Amino acid sequence: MASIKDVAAAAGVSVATVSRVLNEHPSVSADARTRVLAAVADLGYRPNAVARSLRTDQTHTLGLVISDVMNPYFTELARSVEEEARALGYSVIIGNADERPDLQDHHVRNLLDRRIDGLLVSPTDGGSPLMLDAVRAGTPMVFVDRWIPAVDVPVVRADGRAAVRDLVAHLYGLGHRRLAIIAGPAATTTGSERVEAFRAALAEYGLPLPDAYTGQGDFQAESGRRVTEGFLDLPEPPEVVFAADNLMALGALDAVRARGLRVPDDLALAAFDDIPWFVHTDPPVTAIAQPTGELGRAAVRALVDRIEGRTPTSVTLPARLVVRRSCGEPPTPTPSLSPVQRSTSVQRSTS
Amino acid sequence: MASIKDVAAAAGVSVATVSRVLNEHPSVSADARTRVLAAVADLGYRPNAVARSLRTDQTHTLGLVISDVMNPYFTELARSVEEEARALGYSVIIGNADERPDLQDHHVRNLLDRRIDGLLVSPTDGGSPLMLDAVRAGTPMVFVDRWIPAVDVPVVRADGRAAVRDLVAHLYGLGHRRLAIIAGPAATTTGSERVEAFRAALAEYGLPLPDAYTGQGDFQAESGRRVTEGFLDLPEPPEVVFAADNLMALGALDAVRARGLRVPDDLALAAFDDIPWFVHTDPPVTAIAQPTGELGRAAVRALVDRIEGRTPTSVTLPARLVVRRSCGEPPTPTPSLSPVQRSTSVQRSTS
DNA sequence: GCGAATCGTGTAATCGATTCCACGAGGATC
DNA sequence: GATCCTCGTGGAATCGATTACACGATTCGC
Repeated sequence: MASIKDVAAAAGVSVATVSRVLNEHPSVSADARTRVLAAVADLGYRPNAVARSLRTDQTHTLGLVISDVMNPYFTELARSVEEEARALGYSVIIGNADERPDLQDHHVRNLLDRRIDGLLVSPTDGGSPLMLDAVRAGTPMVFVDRWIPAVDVPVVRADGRAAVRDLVAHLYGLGHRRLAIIAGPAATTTGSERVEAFRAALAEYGLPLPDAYTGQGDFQAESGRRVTEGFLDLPEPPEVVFAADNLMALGALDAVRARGLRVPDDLALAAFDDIPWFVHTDPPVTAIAQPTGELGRAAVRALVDRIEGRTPTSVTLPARLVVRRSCGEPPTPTPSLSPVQRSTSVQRSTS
Repeated sequence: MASIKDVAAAAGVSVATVSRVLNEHPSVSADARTRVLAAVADLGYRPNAVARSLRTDQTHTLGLVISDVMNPYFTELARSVEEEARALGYSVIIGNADERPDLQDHHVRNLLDRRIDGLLVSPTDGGSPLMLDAVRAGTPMVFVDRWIPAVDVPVVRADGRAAVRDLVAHLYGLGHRRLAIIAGPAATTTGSERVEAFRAALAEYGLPLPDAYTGQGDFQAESGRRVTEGFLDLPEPPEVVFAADNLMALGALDAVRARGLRVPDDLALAAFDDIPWFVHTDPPVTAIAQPTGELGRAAVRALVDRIEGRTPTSVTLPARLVVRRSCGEPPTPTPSLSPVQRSTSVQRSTS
C-alpha cells in the first residue's frame, strides 16, 4: 500500500509538501498541488489513519458502549448515534456489553487502548473502577439512557415519569387495581427509576405496590418470562404487568401464551420502550415511547462539544405513552374529543 | 497518559526491555520483569494500540459492513460476529450501509483507511470499483449472507432453496394457487436468488409466477407496504405474499392491517428470515429461518483463517421452514406423525 | 538598490511502540 | 587461561504521518 513517501517521490516533492496538500495548508504552489494530486490519484493513495492518529493524538472516533445490541431500542440508538457522528466527521466503534459488567469493562478498556476521542456509555452497572478512573483521567464521556449517580458526566436521557403517570391513569381508568412490574437491575438507573415512577404513580391512586408484585428482571426476555410465571403462580395474580423494557415484555408475552392464556383478558401488559413490532403483536402492545433518535443525536452532540472544547450540557427529553390494546379495550374515541385534547403526552396509536 | 518511556524510566530499564516484558519475550531477567510489571501497575500503563498498530502493521480489528443494522437478522449476525471475533482476539468495527451503495463505499473506505486486518461484507450491490480494487489489492475479505458473483472471495451463506420448496409445498397443501413475492433488489444475490428459488418451486407444482405477482422491494419495511398495496389493488389479488425478508413482511402486515383486512383470511403471508417477534405477531408468521449465529461465526473463522495465512473455505448452511399460522390453519399434527417424521427440514413451531 | 517581509519548500524531530544488532558479563569447553 | 556461547540489555532504526524551523527566492517599500 502506497505511503506518503511514494507520493512524494512520484510528484517530485518532499513529504511535507504532500502532507500540506492533503491538509489544505495554504502555502503550496498551484504547480506542486496539481502534481501531488495527480500522484495521489495515480497511486490510489489513501492516508494511513493509524499513523495520522499517532501523530495528531486524535482518532476522530467515538466509542459507544451499550447494554444490549439485540434490544431494538439500543439498536435504534446505535444507529442514530452513528448517523450524527458521521455528519460531524466521526466514526463510531460499538461495544456490546450484553448487560454484563465484565464485558462492559472489556470494551471500555479496548476503546481506551485505541485512543478513541470520546466515550458514550449506557452503563450496565453502578460504575466499575475502570470507568471511574477513565472519568477522573479526563476522558471525554457522556452517559446516554442510563447513568451513574455522583459522577460528573453529562447525561442524555428520557424522563418517563409523566408517561408512567399517564399509563397508570390509563390502567386505572380501565378498572385495573392489581398492578405489577417487572423491574430492571437495581444497579441501573433505568432499572430503579422506572419502579419508583410506577410506585409513585400508583400511590396517587391509593394503590400499593406489594413486594410480590415487584419482580426482579435483567432487561432480557428470559427474565420477563420467569417473572411473569411467578406472577401467574401467585394465589392472587396481578391484573396488569408493566415490563420495564421491551424484551422483558416479549418474555412476558411468551409466558402468557405458554399457559394458553390471553392478553389482555387474563393478564394485561404494558412496556417501557416502544418498537415497530409492538404494532403487530397479538394484541398490539401499549408502550411508553422514548424519542430514541433524538437521544442518540443529542448524546453525540454533547460528546463532540466536550471533545472540541465547548461545554457539553445534559439533556432530558420527555417520553410519551402510546395506547394500544394490550391493557384492555380502550374507550372508542369520540369525534368531539380528539387525542390531542385529552392530553398532550398521550398518543393514541393509529394502528 | 503514561507511555512506554515513562514505564521504562520508572523501572530503571530501557523501553526495549519494557516492550519485551509486555510481549512475553523470553530473554528478560526475573528481576527486570518484576520491576517493569510494578511500574506498569503503578502508572496504570496501557500500551497505545495506535502506535503498536503502526509498527506491527496489524490492528487486530475486523471490519463488518452490513446492509442494515435495524434489520433484526443483521443485528443478530453482527452480534455473533463480534462474539466469535472477540474469542479469537479481534475487535469488530461495524459499518451500516443502510442498503445504500454510497454509504457502503464510505464505510469500506473508512475501514481500509484504518487498516483493519480484514473485511466482512454483506454487499448492498453488485460491487463498486472500490470494493473490487480492495479485493484485487489483496485485502482479506469474506462475504456473508450476500455475495458478488465472479469475485474470488469466500462466501458464507445459507441456502434457502430446500426451505422455499418446503414453503411452496406447505402453501399448495393449504389450497393456495395464486402466490406472489416481494423481492429484494435484483443487484443483491439474496434479492434475485429467493425469487428464482420461489419460481422454481412453483414450477414444480405447475404454478406460474406472473410479473404482476413479482413486486420489487428493497428489503425495507416501506417497500413491503407499497408492493403489498399494489397486489391488493390488482383485479385478481394473490392469495399469498412471500416477503423476501422480515422487514418487508412487517410492511406487508401494515398494509393489510391498514385496509382492515386479515391475515391469513384475506391474504396469507410468509417471510424469509425468522425473528423472535414472528412468534408474537398477529397471526404468528410462517418464516424461513437461517442459522444466523452459525453464519456469523463461520464467517469470522474464514476471515481469520485468511488473515493468519491459512486457507479459508466457503460455507453454505441450510435454512429451514418454520410453520406458523400466517398462511392458514395448518393441519393439526397427529401423534402418529411427528414433525421429524414428516420432513427433516420442516419444523413446526411450538408456539 | 538595499533591507524587510512574504512565500514555497525541504530537513528533521516527533508521536509510541517493536525489533534488529551490538555489546558486556558470565559460564562452559578445551 | 584463552575461546566461544548464551543471556540480558540498551541503542537506534523504523512504521507513516504532521509540523516547527530554516532557508532561498521573490516582491515590496522607500
